[in-house]
Amino acid sequence: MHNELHTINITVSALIDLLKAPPILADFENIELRALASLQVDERRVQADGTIINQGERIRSIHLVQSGWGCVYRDLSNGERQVLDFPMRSDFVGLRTAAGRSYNTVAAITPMTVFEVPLCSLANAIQQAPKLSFILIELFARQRSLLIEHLTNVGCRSALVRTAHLLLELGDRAKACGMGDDKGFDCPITQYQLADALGLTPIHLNRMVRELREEGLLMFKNSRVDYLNRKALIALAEYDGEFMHMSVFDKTMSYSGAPLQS
Amino acid sequence: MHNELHTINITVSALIDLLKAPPILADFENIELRALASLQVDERRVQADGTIINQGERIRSIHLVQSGWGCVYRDLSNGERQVLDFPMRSDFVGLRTAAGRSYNTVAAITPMTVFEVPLCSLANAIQQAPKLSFILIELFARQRSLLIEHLTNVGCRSALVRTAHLLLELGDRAKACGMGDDKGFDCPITQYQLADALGLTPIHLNRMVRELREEGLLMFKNSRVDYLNRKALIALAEYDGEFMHMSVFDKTMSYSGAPLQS
DNA sequence: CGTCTACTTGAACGGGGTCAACGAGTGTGG
DNA sequence: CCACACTCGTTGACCCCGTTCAAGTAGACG
Repeated sequence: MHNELHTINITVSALIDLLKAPPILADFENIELRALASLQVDERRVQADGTIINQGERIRSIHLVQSGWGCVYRDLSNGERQVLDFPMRSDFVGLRTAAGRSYNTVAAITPMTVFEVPLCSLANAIQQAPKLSFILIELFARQRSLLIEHLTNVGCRSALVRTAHLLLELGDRAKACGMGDDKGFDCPITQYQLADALGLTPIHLNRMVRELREEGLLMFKNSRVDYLNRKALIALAEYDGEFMHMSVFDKTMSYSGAPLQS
Repeated sequence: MHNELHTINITVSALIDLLKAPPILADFENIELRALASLQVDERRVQADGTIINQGERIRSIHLVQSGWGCVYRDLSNGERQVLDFPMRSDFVGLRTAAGRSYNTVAAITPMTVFEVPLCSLANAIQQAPKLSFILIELFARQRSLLIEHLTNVGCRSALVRTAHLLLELGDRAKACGMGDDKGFDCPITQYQLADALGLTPIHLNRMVRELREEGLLMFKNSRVDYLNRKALIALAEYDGEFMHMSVFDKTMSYSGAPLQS
C-alpha cells in the first residue's frame, strides 16, 4: 500500500500494516500517514519469559504487539496474583495507570515482537493528525470490554462456565488475527496462568478442563485448544463474541451517522 | 475563570469547571477553550433509579457525571448481574463497547446530573484541539485502573478484604471530588448493590460489614460509611489509593519529561 | 395498618480450595 | 547412558469459605 510515501521507515511501515489489518482495520488518509511517518517506533524482541514492563516501573511509551503471546498480571503482597489479560497480535499494552508507573507486569509467554512508541512521539503524531487519537481510544475501549468480560467471569460465572468462556474468547481473538479458526487454536498458556486469570487454583482448573473434555466440548492438550463441539460450548458459556469488536468509530474513521469534517 | 470568552454557553462553562476541578485537573489554553465553546453539551437530569443507558442500546454520546451516584452493571441471562462500577462526579460513562451498542446498563442510585456530549461533536472538538483527546485518554486509563482493581478484588482477595478495599476506594474517590474526608463519606449504595460489585451474596456481604464493625474498623449504617480505624483498615485491605490517580499526562497536558510542541 | 424494600441472623449445604502425591516431558550434568 | 532436577499436568481425600434456604426485624410510605 502506502506507495505514495517512498521515504517511509520500514518499522513504521510494518506498524501501519498492523493497524490496517484485522481486528483494528484503520483506514488512513494522507494526513495520518504523514504523521505516522514521523513517528519514533522501535521494534523490540522479547524472548519467552522475558518481561516488557515490570510492576512499579516508570512508563514512557506504549507497546503494540506484533507477534507472540503475553501475560499481563498484578502481583499482590500475599503472593497471590491476578492475570488481567493475555495480549496477542494487535493488542496494546503499557499506558501507565497510576502516578506515572505501571501497576502491572507484562511478560512474554512465547517470544514476542512489539512496537514501542514513546508517548511524546505519539502525542506529536496526534497533534499533527488528531484522528490518530481515535485509534488509541478504540484500543482502550476494546481493552475495557475485555476487562469487563473477565470481571464478569470471576464475579458471577461458575468455574466450568468461566473456563469455557475464556477459552472461547482467546480463540476468537486468535482467529481475528489469523492464528486459528473455528476448530481451535494454538494456546501456549499454561494451566497455572489460566487459573490465575480465572481466580481458580490450578488443581481446580485442571478438573474443569477435564470435565469439558469428558463432556465432549473441548480438548486442551500440548499447547493446543480444539473445540470438539463449539455450538454446545458457546451455549454452555453463554458466549457472545460481539463484546470485543471495535466500533466506537466505524472503519472510515468517522462517527457512524455523523461523518467528521476534514 | 474563562472570562476571556464571554459568549460561552453556560452548560459548556459548567463542564469546563468540572474538567478543571480535581481529580481531572485539566489545564486549558485558548485553543482548547475555543474548541470546547463549540461543543454540543446537554445537561441531563436523571431521577433516582432512572437509567442513563440501557444494555443493548445504541450509543451516540458520552456522559460525564456532574453530581449524584450511579451504578454500571451487566445483566446475565441467568439472572445474575455484575456491578462494574459506581460512577460519581467527574467519572465518565457511556462510550460504546461493541458493535455500536452498550453492553452494560448505567442506572442512577441517587438523582444525577450528567453532561451528555454527542460523539460527533466531541470528535469535531478533538479535531480542532487535539489535546482534548488526552483528557479522554486519561479518563479511559483511570477507568481501566478501577476495573483492574475490581477484577483483582473478586479474583484474589477474601470477602472481608475486598469489602474493605472497595469501601476505601469509594471513600477516596468521593473525597477527591469534595464529598467526604478521611473520617468517612455518605454512601447511598445498598448492600445488595455492593454485593453484586464484589461477587458476594448480600447475606455474606452483610456478615463482612458486621465483622468490620465488630473489629472496630468501619461503620456502615444509614447510607453513611465511617472509618473507625482507617490505618488498620488500609493495612487489612493492603490498600493503595495511588492506582486511580490520573497521570498519563501531567497537569500541563504534556508528557512528563517531554513537553509537547504547540 | 399493610406492604414495600433494606437489613439481619441462623443452620445446613456444596463449590472450590488445600494438602499430598504421582506421572510425564524436558533439559542438564556426570 | 542414566540419574537428577525441574516444570507442567493429573488425581484423590478432606475441609472451609461463601452460598442457599428460611425466617425475622426495622424503617418508609401508602
